[in-house]
Amino acid sequence: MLSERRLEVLRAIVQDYVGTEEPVGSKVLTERHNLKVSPATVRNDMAALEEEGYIAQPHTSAGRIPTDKGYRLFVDKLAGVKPLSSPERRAIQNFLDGAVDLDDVVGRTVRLLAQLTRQVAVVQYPSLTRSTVRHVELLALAPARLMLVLITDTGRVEQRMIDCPAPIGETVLADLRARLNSRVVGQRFTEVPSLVQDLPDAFDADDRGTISAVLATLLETLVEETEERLMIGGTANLTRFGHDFPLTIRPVLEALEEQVVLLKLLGEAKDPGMTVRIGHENNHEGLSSTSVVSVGYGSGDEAVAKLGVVGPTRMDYPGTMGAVRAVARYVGQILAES
Amino acid sequence: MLSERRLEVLRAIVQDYVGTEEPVGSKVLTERHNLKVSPATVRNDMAALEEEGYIAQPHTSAGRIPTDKGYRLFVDKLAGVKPLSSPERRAIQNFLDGAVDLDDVVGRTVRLLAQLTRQVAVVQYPSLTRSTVRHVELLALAPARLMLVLITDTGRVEQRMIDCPAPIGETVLADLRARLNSRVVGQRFTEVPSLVQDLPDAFDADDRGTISAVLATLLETLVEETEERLMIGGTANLTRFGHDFPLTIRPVLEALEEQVVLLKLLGEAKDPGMTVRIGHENNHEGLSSTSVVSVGYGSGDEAVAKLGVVGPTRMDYPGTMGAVRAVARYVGQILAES
DNA sequence: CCTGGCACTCTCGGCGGCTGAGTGCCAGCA
DNA sequence: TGCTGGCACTCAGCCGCCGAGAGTGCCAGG
Repeated sequence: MLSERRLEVLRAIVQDYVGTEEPVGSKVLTERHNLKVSPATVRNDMAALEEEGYIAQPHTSAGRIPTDKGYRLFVDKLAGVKPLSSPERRAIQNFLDGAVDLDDVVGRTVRLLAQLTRQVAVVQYPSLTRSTVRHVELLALAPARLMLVLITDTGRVEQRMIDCPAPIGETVLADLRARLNSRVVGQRFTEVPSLVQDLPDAFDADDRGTISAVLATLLETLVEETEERLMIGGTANLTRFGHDFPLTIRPVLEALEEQVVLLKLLGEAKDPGMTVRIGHENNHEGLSSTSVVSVGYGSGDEAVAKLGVVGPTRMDYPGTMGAVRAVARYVGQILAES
Repeated sequence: MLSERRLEVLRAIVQDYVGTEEPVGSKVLTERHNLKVSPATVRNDMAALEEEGYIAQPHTSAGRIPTDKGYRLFVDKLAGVKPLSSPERRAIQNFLDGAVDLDDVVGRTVRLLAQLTRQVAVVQYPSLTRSTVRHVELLALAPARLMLVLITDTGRVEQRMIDCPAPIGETVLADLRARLNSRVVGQRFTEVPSLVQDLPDAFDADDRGTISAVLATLLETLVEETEERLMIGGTANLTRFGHDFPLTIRPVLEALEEQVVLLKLLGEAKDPGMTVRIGHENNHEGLSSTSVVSVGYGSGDEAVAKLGVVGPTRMDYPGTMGAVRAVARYVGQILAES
């Protein structure tokens, strides 16, 4: 177990390094953080911290920088979540108000988060998995061609073309539309399959092929489109990443373009509250020098999706966590209102 | 007017520089491009080209690199469009087939283009301005709450909530839906306002408030959502940009995040065919060291949107132009089919 | 257990010299 | 008139060297 003072030294190192981006030595440490002990003492503590793997030296004659493990300890034990200032809060609200549709909400959120944290922002679209059906619409575009429109309670709209095996009459279509809606509206996606299973039975044999096609498309949409989408912004902030550029930034940009990677990343953060994954904890080559701060957000009590920030492991954790949490709350409110 | 050989020298310089990324001198030029003259002669030609502003030297004792003006001449007079190989064509087709909806088409196109050109790809969503209405749907979500769904012939779907001043009956709604569709389906967006203007007159005074609200929302959607959206991909390719990193890449990333800038860029390319804007021709600070190759694409004979590539001025123009053109064609086909 | 002192290490920046690529110019030749 | 070979010149990049400074580890003393 580390003594109180050693933890204090670690905190000082993290804070200093995050601020200056330079390895921090024992002397400046005592000066800048008015520790009540001498540099020599701090050196001993640093040696101990290095022994335990919390900090490391880039070269023999340089100061120390925190390791992933050091940041971990810092985040878990030493750092709080820094609340935003009230001007910042107002700015958030102003910025998010006035969004016209879901795309707009997500778009604004991404820009906002990127600007607040000066890092890369990632916002997942509200997930369909936990959503309920608000409405299903069937439109006849041609005698044997339908369009299925699915509207969710989160305001998302999905549409699909359906080529029918046989033409379908207007009245039959109206009937189908009515029956379909009476069964699935307000239901969760996961419930839908069992609810519509026996629908074809109520129709003439002639139309059953078409009905089945419609149902198949509906179910497919529910399943397929449950695969999440997300929006990314603030990649220009990567340029403030560090010194040895191409090597640092490249894999990160590549990872960011692989939505699968990001979704996995967000998905793995099981904690519905805030999750911080530091460096190698991301289990991804390209993201081994980045940290991801993410949190669930939702319109009600339940989280429907995640949002977060990707930045260098050397980031201002308290500030970033504060911004992420605040934005998630406001977005939740906006979604609840609409 | 430049002599034939001098143009040939310029072409050789451009090709070499694009390949090697290094200033090219007279000696290697004669060797690699088996010009039938001596280095000394080439030196004279180079001096002339520099005099005219087509090439420049980074330092006194270095080779020459093309200027924006040099690239311009190269693109206009010296370079053709390099057609893709047939494996590449097949790859395009395979990659684009199987897209399920518009988002998917655009997403695949962006990835494809980025991969093909190894540069940043930009794809504009099919514009609504030239589109026609395929269907308008009105859904009663609550007694005094409607959802308007607009479906375009390009497969795009827009939805809007409408809060009604007064509840509206089911039959009135059906009537409105029918009248609305009979008037606007198949019409261009620009025609719609005049076509629906007198619609409220056909209804009871009680319902006119609601009807007006619906129409207002419809027109608003047509206008507002005419503002274009676009998708970007392949930003990781920026890391192969050049040497002096942060300064080069940063403004480009920033410009790419400003959709307004990009839309303006694509919009300014009036030529429905291929447009190449080189360096400062972009009239944008951050993009002064990039070139933009763009082309319109569309489902029929008419271009409904643009797509293109953003890369360093030092890019393989013939190859890039070939890829951009080919992708645009295939996307057009895909859109026409759906 | 803390502290001051001391010797040691290693990075970084500046300086000088060398090398090589590339140039411009000139005189000669077709 | 236009091409060519020759030649002197320039300058960026590289290497090696050195000194300064920052930071460390260790030790002996309070």
